[in-house]
Amino acid sequence: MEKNYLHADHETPIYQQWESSGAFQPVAHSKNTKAFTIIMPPPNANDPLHIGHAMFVALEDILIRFHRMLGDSTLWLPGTDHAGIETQFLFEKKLKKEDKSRFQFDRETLFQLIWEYVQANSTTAVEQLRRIGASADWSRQTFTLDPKIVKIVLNTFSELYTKNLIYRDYRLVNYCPKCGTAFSDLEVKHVEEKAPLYYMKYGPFTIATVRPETKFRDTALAANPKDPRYKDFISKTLEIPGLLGPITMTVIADEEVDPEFGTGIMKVTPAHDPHDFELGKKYNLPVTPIIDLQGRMDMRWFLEQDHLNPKYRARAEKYHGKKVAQARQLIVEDLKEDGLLSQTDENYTHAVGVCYRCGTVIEPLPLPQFFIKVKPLVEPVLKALKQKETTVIGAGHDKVLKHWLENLRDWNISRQIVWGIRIPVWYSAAKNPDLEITFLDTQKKRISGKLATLLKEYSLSEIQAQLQELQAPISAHFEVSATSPGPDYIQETDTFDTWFSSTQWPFATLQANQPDDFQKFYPTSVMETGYDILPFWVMRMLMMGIFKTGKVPFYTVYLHGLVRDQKGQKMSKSKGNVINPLVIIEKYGADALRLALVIRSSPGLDKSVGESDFKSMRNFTNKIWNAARFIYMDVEKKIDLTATKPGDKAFYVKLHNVVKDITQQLSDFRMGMAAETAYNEFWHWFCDQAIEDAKNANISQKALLDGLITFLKLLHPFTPFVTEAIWQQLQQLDHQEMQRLMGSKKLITTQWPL
RNA sequence: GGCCGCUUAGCUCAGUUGGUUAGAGCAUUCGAUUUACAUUCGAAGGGUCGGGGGUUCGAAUCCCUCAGCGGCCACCA
Repeated sequence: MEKNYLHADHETPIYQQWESSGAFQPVAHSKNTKAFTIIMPPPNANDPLHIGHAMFVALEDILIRFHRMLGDSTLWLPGTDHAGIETQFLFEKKLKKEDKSRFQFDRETLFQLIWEYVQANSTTAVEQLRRIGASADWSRQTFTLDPKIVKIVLNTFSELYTKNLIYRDYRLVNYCPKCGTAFSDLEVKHVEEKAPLYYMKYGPFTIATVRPETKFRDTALAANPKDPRYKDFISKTLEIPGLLGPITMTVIADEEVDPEFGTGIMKVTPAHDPHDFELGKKYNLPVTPIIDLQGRMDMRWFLEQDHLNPKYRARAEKYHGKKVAQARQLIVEDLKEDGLLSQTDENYTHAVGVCYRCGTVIEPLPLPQFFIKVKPLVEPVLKALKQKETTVIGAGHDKVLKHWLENLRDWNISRQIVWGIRIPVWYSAAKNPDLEITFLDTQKKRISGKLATLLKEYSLSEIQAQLQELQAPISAHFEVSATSPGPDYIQETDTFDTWFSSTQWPFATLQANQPDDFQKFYPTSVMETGYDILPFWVMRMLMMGIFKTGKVPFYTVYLHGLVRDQKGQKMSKSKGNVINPLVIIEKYGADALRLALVIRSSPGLDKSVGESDFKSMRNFTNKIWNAARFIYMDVEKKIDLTATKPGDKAFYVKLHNVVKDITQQLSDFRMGMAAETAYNEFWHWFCDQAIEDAKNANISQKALLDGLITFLKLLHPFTPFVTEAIWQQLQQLDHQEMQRLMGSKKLITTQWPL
């Protein structure tokens, strides 16, 4: 044995041995084996790994190796996610560098290009997981766009639809004009913003608003029925003068209007405000949008009027096509000019919704989209949690989950992107002449228009082949089907929210693999992931899992925290404090990386690590190596392993207690504690005391060897490489009694000490 | 505005049914060395466990309250 443990020499060959020996595959079930299953949270297929991935690998691999050694039929099923929006935008960035844009391709071609791009990068993530030491069953590796998975996902959609849990509705959705797609409520971040609150003269009233640009096509005014100031106006229809001429509106009375806010009377803009939209529904008001999907003013309704006053026309032309923020400035100036702005509260702060990924202000825009009715899916989850069919481990996040479930609103699953699973909805061309179509003609020119009009010039098959996107009116006739119902049909161009597929991951991966995997390994044992995706993923997996299988998808949820830097600060590229796990592996070894992340970590709480942590854990791996080396050199001398010494009895009692403690801690999912116990007991008891005692002949060499073998097993889940490397070094010694004590040729598949 | 969490040594953090002198890593100081390991060993200093109140024979741990920090949620125009 070398004097120091040189991780770089051992890690790759050891990993290859493990994998080629089939150690990562579950042993066959028998009467005495229990199943232990973890479905790996799938990293994005084309992304390189970051330190957070190392954290989940470390924690999950500890549990997997522990249970494998316990003799359970242990399956860790890995996979990757197509990560719809993230990937498509990364690809579009790449296109932009090549001076191209997605609008130059029909959707089929674009999808194919992204597919190839992901294929080219997809080995990176998986290779890196191997470097960290993930003992996952790669023979079962699954991708969210594998045909089998897609089939299952489409099937789920159709089942939800049949059971009346999916509906298509025209309503306000969270639309990001920059990303060009709608999002679910969860993807909208609310940030405090200071914005001027404008008090505008509005006929006999004054109203307060931060969004004067939406007022042109207001459909009503609303006041509280108890408000004496407006009592006499209730139900009256008035002509309100405005920047673009008078608007005729009725004053409605509604309890929800707060007399305390602003002036107590509000304008109702159903097309651009969620609250107003609901109010509009209640009072049957029309939805009259004035902002388009690019977040620009759309003044066509005014410009198309033949008798519009030239002053108003000039204004409408001025606003038309301007971004909302810019238009707002122009409008405020014009309000001042007309003497309609009575005052401005510059210190007003309110929460504004922004896109979680690009930070652009989210526009609530009316669009027909597919929604999942969540209530019927949520109730069984709440019940299961109450009955503790699933337990959530992680610093109060169980309460957060409950809060989410109780307040969840219907889930918009339509995304206006190409990279994803296309919604299996079909529109008959004959029945839907009003479909709005955008496609590329033979010259690759973008053509948009109503289907009926386009069909006068182009054939349906031409449109189908070169389709970019379509928008079906809410009244459109459609059929739900995994495959085309016939030549007359055009498929919806929206794709599913990526989470719609990843939410089905626990049962879908098992159903897509070996024929009896689902039956053997479902429900899975543990779902280990970061608390930051609790609502996006864990909550919805519970919902879909129970819906589809009637059982919870996992019994235990273990939530780890964020990895922070040495000072406890969040890692970010801009701060320059990002730790690349591969750099750490090269410098200190995978074992050091894993142990530094796990030791003394607590579920649900963030963990900070720095260079010194990796270094001291590397020192620990060297300590293991050298303790083994000391004993190795004794065994090499063909020592007698039958003699006993007076200190042996106490030694074995202590050793037994250490085994008991670590086993208990791992069984209780206290990996941070278990790692610390292993570290302290090995270094400060076994090395500092026991080995020294053995040097003084107080403890026998057999006891010491027994201790080493036991500790190699106990430490293996935490530091798999160095322990396996030592194990195999010992195996090479020609010593029968030692061979007998060790038993198995490979540590990874040896039996846990009990 | 609501909810969740955190506050323990200079720094980063452990400490699960309340029980002997409160722990680790790093940092600091002193010392050791023809040693399995200098990626080492021994020793030392350093904490009124955020403040206050309560329960208890006994509280870092349970309860109440206040404060600071962090996070999540929220359509009040």
